[in-house]
Amino acid sequence: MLDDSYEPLSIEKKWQSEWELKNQFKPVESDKQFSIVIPPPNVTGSLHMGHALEHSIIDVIVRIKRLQGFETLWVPGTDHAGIITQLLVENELSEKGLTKEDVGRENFISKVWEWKEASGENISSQMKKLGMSCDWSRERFTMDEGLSNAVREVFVGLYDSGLIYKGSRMVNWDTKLMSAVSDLEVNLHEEMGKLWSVKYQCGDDFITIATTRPETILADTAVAVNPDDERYKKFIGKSAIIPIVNREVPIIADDYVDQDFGSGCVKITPAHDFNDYEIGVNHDLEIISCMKLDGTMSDDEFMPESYRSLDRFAAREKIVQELEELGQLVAIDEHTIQLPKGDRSKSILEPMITDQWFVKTKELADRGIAEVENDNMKFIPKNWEKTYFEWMYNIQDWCISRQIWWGHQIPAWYDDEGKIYVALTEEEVRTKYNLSETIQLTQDKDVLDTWFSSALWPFSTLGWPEDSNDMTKYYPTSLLVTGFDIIFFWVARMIMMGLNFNDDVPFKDILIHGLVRDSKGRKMSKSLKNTIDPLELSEKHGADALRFSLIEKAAPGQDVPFDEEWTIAAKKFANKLWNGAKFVHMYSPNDLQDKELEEINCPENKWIINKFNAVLIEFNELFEKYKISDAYKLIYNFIWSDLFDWYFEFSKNLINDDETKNETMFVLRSVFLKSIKILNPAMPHVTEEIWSTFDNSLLINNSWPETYKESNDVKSDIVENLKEIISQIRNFKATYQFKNKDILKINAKKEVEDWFCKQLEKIGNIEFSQADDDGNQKQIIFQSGDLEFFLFADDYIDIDIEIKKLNKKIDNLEKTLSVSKSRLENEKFVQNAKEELIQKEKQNILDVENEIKLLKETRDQFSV
RNA sequence: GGGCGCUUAGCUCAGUCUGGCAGAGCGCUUCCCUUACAAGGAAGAAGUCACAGGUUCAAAUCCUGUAGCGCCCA
Repeated sequence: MLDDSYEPLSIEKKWQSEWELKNQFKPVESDKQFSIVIPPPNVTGSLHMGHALEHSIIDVIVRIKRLQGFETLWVPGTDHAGIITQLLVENELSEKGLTKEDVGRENFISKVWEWKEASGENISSQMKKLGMSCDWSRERFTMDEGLSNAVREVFVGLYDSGLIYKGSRMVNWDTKLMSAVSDLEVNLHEEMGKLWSVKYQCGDDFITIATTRPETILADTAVAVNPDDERYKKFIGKSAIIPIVNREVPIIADDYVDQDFGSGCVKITPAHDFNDYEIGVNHDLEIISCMKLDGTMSDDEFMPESYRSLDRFAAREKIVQELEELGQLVAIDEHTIQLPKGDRSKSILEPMITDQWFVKTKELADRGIAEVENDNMKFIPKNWEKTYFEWMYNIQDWCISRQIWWGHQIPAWYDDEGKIYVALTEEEVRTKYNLSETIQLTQDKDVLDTWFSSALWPFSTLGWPEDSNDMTKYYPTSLLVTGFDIIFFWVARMIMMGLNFNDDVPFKDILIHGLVRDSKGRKMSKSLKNTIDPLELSEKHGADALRFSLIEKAAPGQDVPFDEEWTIAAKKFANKLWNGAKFVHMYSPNDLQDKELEEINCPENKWIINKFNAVLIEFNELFEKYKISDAYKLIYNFIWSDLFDWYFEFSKNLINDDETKNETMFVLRSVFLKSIKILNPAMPHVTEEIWSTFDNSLLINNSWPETYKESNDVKSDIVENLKEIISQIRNFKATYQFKNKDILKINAKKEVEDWFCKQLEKIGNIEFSQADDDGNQKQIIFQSGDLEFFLFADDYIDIDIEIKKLNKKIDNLEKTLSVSKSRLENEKFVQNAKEELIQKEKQNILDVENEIKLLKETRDQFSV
C-alpha cells in the first residue's frame, strides 16, 4: 500500500537501485532498434541545468521507445576535456609548488589518471540520481583504450587518404596554455581600446598609419594603401622606414585597405595578424615575427635589447612612449576593439605562425551537406539546418593539434631528418615504411583536439574499428539530442567523420534544444550568481518533479527560462497522483476482473474512455514530432482535470450503485493505470511506486498503452452538457454567496435520464423539485445543448445584479451572432468557404439565437 | 556587414508550417479544511496577438515594410 504522504527521495533511491539490479537499462532483443549516444559531458564537470534538461529529454524518449518495444540503447560517457583537465591537475600541482615540467610528462599523465579515477565519476553518479536510464555497463570515456584506438585509426586513415596534413600556418595561439586552439574556441570580446596614429618616414615625407597594436610595429614588413586612394597614390612603390627598428619596407597597394578607417593607410605585419598574413602571402612580403610563443618579445638580432623578452603589453607601453619621444606619435583615439580570448584560459589570444596538423574539411563537408539536403538527416526544428549549412559552406581546415600533454598523442613519428611517418604504432611505422630498427624515431609530442575524439563518439562508443555486434545493430544511431551551441563543434564534425568512416550518417534525427536561462531570461552564469544546481532542486522536490518541470517547458529549439516554481508545481502534481492512486485503491479493489469495453454502459465511463483515447492519440502524434513538452502538458491536463476533477467525482456515485459498480471500478482503475504509464517516462519513480501497489510487474518494462475500442455512443457527449450545467450552478452559487453544500431546488424543463439526475444532484449539490411553473414566477435558467433547468429566482437572488449579468452575456452573444450572420450574408463567403464550415456557421447561428432568446426571456421576466 | 530567431493575459509560453469566434500553466480576486488530496477543491477577473500596409469572404497565422529585443558568424 501507499504511504499516507508522498516522499520522493526514498522512493527514488529505491527504484534506481531496483532497476539497475534487474538490468532494466540494457537493451532487450527486438526486431526494431532505437539507439542514442549521450553528448559526452566533460569529465571534470558537474551536472548543470543544461545537462539536466538534455538528459531529461533523452531519457523520456528512451523510456517511451523502450515501452514501445524497441531494443533501446542509450550509451553514456564523458570526454577527457584536454585543456580543462590539464589545467585542473596543473593547479593541484602548483599548490605543492610544482609545475608539470617538474614531474615530467609520464608522471603528469598518471597524475591525471589518478584524478580521473578519484573524481571522474561525478557526472555519472549525478545522472543516476536523476534516474537516467543509460546502459551503464557500456559507459565510455574518450581516453579509454578502445576509443583511443579509434582515434589513431581515424587519424591514420585520414592521413593516408590525404585528408590530414601538417603545415606551417597562422593559428590562434594561447600564450598561457602555450598551445594552438581552434577557431571555434576563440571568443571575441568587445572592449574599449585605443587607435594609435604613427607616422613613418618616407623619403623626405611622412606617411601616417593607424594601429590598435603598436607593439607589432617591430615586425612590420610593409605599409599598405588602397589603390584608389588619391591621397596616397604618389607613395605606392616607394618605401617607408619602420621606426625604432629602422627597417625599410615597401609601400604597397591593396583593395583590402579601407580608405575611411583611420588615416586610410595601414601597417602590414604578416606574422601577427590574419589579414596581414594573407596580404603578406599575396604580395610576397617578408614574414618577420617579433614575439615568442609565451607572448614576450623576441630575442632576435633586430630587436632592440630593451625590448627583448618584455611582455607584449609592457612592450606596447614602452613603444608608445618611445614613439612619442621620437615625435612620431601623431594621435591617440578611443576605439572599440574585438579582443580574441581563449574559451578556456580566458587569456588574450595571439595569431602565431606555427607548425600544426590540420584536417582538410572541404570534401568531408560537401558530403555532410548533401546528407542533410536530401533529408537523410533532419534537424528539428528544421531552421537549424541553415546554421549548419552556413558553417559547412564556409568551412575552414580544422587545426587538430594541441601543444598540451593530456589527450591522444598524435600517431606520427619523425626520423633524425624530420621526415614524417604515420601509423598506429611505432612498430607499424617501421613495417609500413620499411624502416630498419637502427633508425631512431620520435613520436610527435602534440596531442589531438578533444573534439577530434568526440567526433567519433557515435561509432567509437559502439566498438569501432572492431567489427562489433553493437556497430551492426546500433549504427547509425536513431537520434541526437543536443544544444545549438555545439552544432559546429560537434554535430557537424560527427557527421563528417561518421560518413567518411562508415559510409552512413551517424544519426537520423537531430533534436536541438534551447538554453536553460534564469526566470528573468538571463543566461545562467557564476558571475551573475543565478545558477541553479539541479541536484539541489532534486533533493528539495524530487527528481521526478525536476524532470517533469523541464520536460513540460522544453519546446524544440526554444530557450527555457527556468523558475523553481515549476518544479514545485510538478511536485504538487506528483503528490496529486499519489492521492489519486489512493483514491483508486479505495474505490477499486485489487482482485478486480478485466472487462471488455462492450460491457461498458454508463455514459460517464464511456466519456472518460473516449477522452483518454483522444488524448493518447494526440500524445503519440506530438511525440512523433518530438513535441514532448506539448505531449506532457496534454496528459497533465487530462489527468488533473478530466480524470481527477470530473471523472473521479462521477465514479464515486457510480460505485455507490450496485448496478454500475463493477464496470466503473474497472474503468476507473484501467484509465488511471494507462495514464500512469504515459506519465512514467517523464516521472519514472513515482509512477513505478504507484504501479507497484497495483501490480507485481515492473512498469519500466511494461508496454506502451493502446487506445480502447472506440465508443461512438452519443450519450457520452451528454456528459459535456452535464459538466456545463454543473458549472453554471456552481457559478450561480458563487455569485450569490451560497455555500457549495447549500442545496438548491432545481426544476427540469423536460425529462432527463436517471443517471444524469443522480450526478447532477450529487455533484451540483441540488435537489430536484417538482414545483409547478405557473408562468408568473421569475426563473434562473441553466442551459446546455438542448437541456434546460431552472430555479425560481425570488427564492435566491438579487434581481438587479442578475439583469446586469444577463445583459453582458447577451451583448457578447449578439456580437458573436452578428459575426456569423455577416459571414453568411457575404456572398463570397458562401461561394468560397468549405461546405462544412458553412453548415457549422448556420448551426452556430441557431444555437446562439436560441441561447439569446432564452437569456432575453429570463431578463424580460425579471424586468417586469 | 551577413544569417537566424523573438514580440500573444501580470509572468512564462503554446497556437503561425496547413488562415475559420484568442489558449495553457503560474500568479491574482472571492468562497470552501466536502470521507483521495489544503502540496487540495470551486468560481472569477484579465489580451488593439509589437506597429504600418497588402492579399483574402475571412489574418495572431500568408506577403511587404518598420521598430524593439536576443543569438550566431565575420
